[in-house]
Amino acid sequence: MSGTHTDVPSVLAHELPRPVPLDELGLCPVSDVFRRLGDKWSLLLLVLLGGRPHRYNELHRSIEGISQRMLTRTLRSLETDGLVWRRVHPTVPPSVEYGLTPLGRTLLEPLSALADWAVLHATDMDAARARYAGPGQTP
Amino acid sequence: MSGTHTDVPSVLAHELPRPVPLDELGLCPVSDVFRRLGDKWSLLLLVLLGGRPHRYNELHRSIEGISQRMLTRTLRSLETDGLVWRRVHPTVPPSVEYGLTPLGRTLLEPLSALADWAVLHATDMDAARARYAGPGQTP
DNA sequence: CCGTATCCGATTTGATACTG
DNA sequence: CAGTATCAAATCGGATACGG
Repeated sequence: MSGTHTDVPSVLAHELPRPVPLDELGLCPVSDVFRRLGDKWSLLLLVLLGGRPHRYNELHRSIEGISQRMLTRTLRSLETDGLVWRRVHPTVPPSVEYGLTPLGRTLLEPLSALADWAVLHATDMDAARARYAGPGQTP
Repeated sequence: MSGTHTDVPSVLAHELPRPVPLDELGLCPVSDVFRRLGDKWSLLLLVLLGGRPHRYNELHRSIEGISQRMLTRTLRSLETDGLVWRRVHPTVPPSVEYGLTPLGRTLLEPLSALADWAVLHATDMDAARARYAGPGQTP
C-alpha cells in the first residue's frame, strides 16, 4: 500500500522551500502512528505498562473511566501493533498480564519527550484557549 | 534528549507500586495533548507550518487530500490551542497566513522525536500486524 | 481568496448484559 | 477474572453549495 520512502534522517524542523508533496517527507508513517496512538486510551496504557506489567483488572481499576470494551479493544490494538504483549496464566481464576514489548519500550522514550512537553505547557494551552475569542476578524 | 532505553528521567516509566490515580502522574494533560494532535491533519499542518508560514490555499494544495472544512477546522483548533497564529492581510483578494507560534515551535521538537521513531519503526509495526493472529487463546 | 453552512455516511465510544 | 455481544450516542470527516 504505502510506498517505501526510507532514508529520511530527521523529518521535521527543516526549511520547506516550496510546497512539497508530503509523501517525500515520509510523513505518512508518522501520521499513521499518531492516529494509532491518538485515541483516548492508548497513551495511558502505554505509560502505565511502561512502569510495570499489569493485570487486566488492575488496569481497569487504575484508569477508572474506561469501559471493559475499550480497555480490551485498546490493549488488543497495541498488541496487534507489537507494542504490548499478553500472557495468560492458566490459574483457577484465570489471570492475564500485559506488558511492553521491546518495541513498545523504544516508543516510551519519544513518548516521554512529548509527555514532558504536555506537562510543561498544558497551562499555556489552557490559557490560550481561554484567551481565544474566535478567528481574528481584524476589528 | 533523554538517554538510551530503560532510563526515563521524567514523568514516565517509574515503578507504580500500587494503583495510582492518574492525576498524580500528571497524565491527563498528556492524554489531552495526544487527543488534540491525534486527528487526521493536525500533525501534518504543524510540520508544514514548522518549515514556513503558509497561506490558506497553499496548505490546501500541499495536502491535497483535505477538504476545506477540515483544513479550516484543524487550523482553528491549533489556533485555539495557541500553537498557530493567523494573520489576515486586507488586500483586495484577501489573503490569510498561518504560522507557528513560539509555543507551537517548542512542540515541534518532541514531535520530531516521535516522528523519527515512527519512520524508524513503521515497518516493525506493519510486520507485527502481519504476524498477529488474534489473542493467544492458549489452545 | 477564504472561508461558513448543511447534509450525510463512517468511525469511535460508552452502557449494559451475558459467558468460560 | 477476563473478557464478548449488542445497541445507542457522539464525534469525525467529506461533498457540496453558498457568502464576504
